[in-house]
Amino acid sequence: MSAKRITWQSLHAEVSRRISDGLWKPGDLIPGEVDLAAEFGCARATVNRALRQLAQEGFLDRRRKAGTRVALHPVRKATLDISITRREVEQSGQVYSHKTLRRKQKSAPKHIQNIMGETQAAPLYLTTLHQAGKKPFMYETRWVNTDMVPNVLDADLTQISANEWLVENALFSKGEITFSAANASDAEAKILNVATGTAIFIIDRVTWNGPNVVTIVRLAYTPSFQMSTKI
Amino acid sequence: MSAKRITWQSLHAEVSRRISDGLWKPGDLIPGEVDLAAEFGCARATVNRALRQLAQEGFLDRRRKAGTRVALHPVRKATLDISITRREVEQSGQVYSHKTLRRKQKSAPKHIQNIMGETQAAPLYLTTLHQAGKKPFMYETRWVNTDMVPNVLDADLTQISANEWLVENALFSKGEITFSAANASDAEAKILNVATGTAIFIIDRVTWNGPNVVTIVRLAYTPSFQMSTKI
DNA sequence: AAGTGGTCTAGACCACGTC
DNA sequence: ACGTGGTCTAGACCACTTT
Repeated sequence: MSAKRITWQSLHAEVSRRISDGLWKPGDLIPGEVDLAAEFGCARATVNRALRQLAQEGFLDRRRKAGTRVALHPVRKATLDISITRREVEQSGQVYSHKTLRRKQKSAPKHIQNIMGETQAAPLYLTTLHQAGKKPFMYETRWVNTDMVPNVLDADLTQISANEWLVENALFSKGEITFSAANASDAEAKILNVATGTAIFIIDRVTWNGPNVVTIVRLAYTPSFQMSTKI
Repeated sequence: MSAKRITWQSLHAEVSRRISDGLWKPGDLIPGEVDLAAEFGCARATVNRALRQLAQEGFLDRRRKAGTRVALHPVRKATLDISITRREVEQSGQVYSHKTLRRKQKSAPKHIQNIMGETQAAPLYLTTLHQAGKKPFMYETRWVNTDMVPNVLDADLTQISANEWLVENALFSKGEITFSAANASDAEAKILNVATGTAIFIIDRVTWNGPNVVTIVRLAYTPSFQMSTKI
């Protein structure tokens, strides 16, 4: 007779069950790591691993000295996988293609300059239409800081999209993503082949390397687009 | 003379730096845990913790036997904090209030039934307007499975919103969130005090407990709303 | 002051997946 | 088959925060 070895996953599941069964209710203080380790007959590190995971998922609130409580307001953390557009399209079983509509080195408008700051060389302005099959899928408007990525000017962006090229060739350290909804402008509507004013899902992204902006991009998706995640 | 103790965070930062400095490029095989532990003079568990974190963030791909590589296509995982609406409003420095517009137990329309399945009792239909100050902030349309949460019928939802009540009183095990954009219908436009057709940010959420749907909710935000996250 | 979670160590065994 | 990451242990010390 040998007891099964406890894994942090099984502990995670058990604690999870106790919460969703209402055995431990929101706000309740649950036993400390040492106690749980004793109850389950495992090392404290294993308990820690399981509880840390649950806390990260928003089910528990943990504080030194105060102990671990079942989250009162489970701030649900939805994790979205932002993959490159080609993948996104191909995973839906369609053929991906893209075409560069504009590509020009020119001075940025004020609202872009405000974010990008002063640059030595003029930034590169790129607009790209991404297609699923023969239908428009997403319209991309991008500014690239050529100070940070000078060789983008020589890159062949017909085979590989700007996004993919930058991912593999530009260095970045952090980014910020914003999701919103907007009515399609005349220009966007025409490109995406929808009526002006159609509600469009927008993703804005700014990418930095250290203190410097690498690229600013706005993605406008076709109306059918939606972004899903499990929690 | 004593060297500073290595923490997993410092290791995380160092590996992160080597990637963003281009020392280790996308696709590169990086040293194994044992080697890194030797290089940094720490335990393998510490290296593991740092690399596991980086993998979870999408910067590394790890496979047994194959080793650890810098991610070729960094599937960036954006983590959104979905907090309850009251918090959201209050954190922007405004006064939160809500009012229930409709509250009725009735049979669900087909598209809701398709998700919720057959229920013994008729579900509860609730519509709520959430306000920031005196302005509309978000319009909520909700179906609650009364088989799963019978006492919701007796709950006083004037002081506390349905969302908050359910969070504290209903049990759930998993959920699915979908983000999209939609043009405001006449009804929605009127309630949110915008023009019909205005682009609206939509969050749809379905919550289960085990195999059963607990609640289905659709949140329609005012146009100025946007959702941000750092990566 | 004291209790709780946070982390590190050194060693061990295991599971998976590539070779 | 075997190398690599995945995980567990037992013990230790530390950091934070509340009492």
